[in-house]
Amino acid sequence: MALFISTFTNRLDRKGRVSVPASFRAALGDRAHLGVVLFRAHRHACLEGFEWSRMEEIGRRLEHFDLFSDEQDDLATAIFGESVHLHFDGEGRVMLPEDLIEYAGLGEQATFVGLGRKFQIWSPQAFAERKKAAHEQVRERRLTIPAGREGAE
Amino acid sequence: MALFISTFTNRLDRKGRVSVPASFRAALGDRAHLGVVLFRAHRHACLEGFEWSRMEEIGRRLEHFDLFSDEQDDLATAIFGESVHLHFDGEGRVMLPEDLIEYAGLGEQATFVGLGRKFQIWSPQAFAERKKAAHEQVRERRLTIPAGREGAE
DNA sequence: AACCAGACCATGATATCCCATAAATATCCA
DNA sequence: TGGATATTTATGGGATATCATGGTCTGGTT
Repeated sequence: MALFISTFTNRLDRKGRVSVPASFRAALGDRAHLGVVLFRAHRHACLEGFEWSRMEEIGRRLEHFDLFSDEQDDLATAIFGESVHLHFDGEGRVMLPEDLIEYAGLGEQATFVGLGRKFQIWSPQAFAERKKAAHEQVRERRLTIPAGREGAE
Repeated sequence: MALFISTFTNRLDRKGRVSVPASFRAALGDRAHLGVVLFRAHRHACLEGFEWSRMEEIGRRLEHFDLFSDEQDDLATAIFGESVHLHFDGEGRVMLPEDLIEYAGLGEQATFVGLGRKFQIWSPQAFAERKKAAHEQVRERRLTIPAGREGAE
């Protein structure tokens, strides 16, 4: 299973290129040549990315909404309509489209945050805030990892 | 199941490398090549770690949340975003990232404490304190280990 | 010509590999 | 039993590969 973990902040050069962390590329394994998919996160000013093959699964999950429902339409439009498929150059970089750079408010740097099966791209400052907020949520709402059958920990 | 027990203190060299106790590596068995996962402990100024396969398990459990749900996002940010995946070199060492060394206040030495399925890494001095406190808690509050539900696992 | 994306090459920093050593432990065998 | 020999561990250091980053060149489009 491809798991993106840790956070890395890399430089966004003036051509819009940024190195995807080597460990993220490694997580893709032999599917790295298929590239990744990026789109605007709905809830945050950041970008989200998946490995290409995960798009199919998203499609399947969307089926669980009523066909023609507003929700499905909205989500499909937001995800499929606005995603971009990016390939790595020889050095493991991708070129971020101008509008996505703007949406995430990226400047000279981009921080990649591994979230398991997906990852996010933030401006370092915005992510610092987000990190704090996430911790507070976890603490206040006492969020935990759902137990498996064997009652974890 | 990998069981980490006993405590060992090893040297942290100037490259940031430290030998993981041989018995810990042995506990990993044939999964040693997958490496371990480290992250900041929430409650103490130390690091915590477990074998890589537990991370995969967490990943699987997180899948049970709705995609793009706030809960999944918050948890993933707090857990995956802040962990690092470390591999052993030929001599059984790992390289601790600078920020983790700082968080745990490690100097020339690092003490590994086996806690069963997970282990911790402390500065020797900080652990001495912690040990005393833990003993007192156990004595004063007469803490015991709950009977297992058995069968599981 | 001006522009842009993509391929390619160059570089410094750093992580990783590989070998050497020393101490501790285990193993063997007379 | 004891004493010699091998293994395992922890540790250090130098060589090598990888990574992130910047730049250049080329071909296609406008």
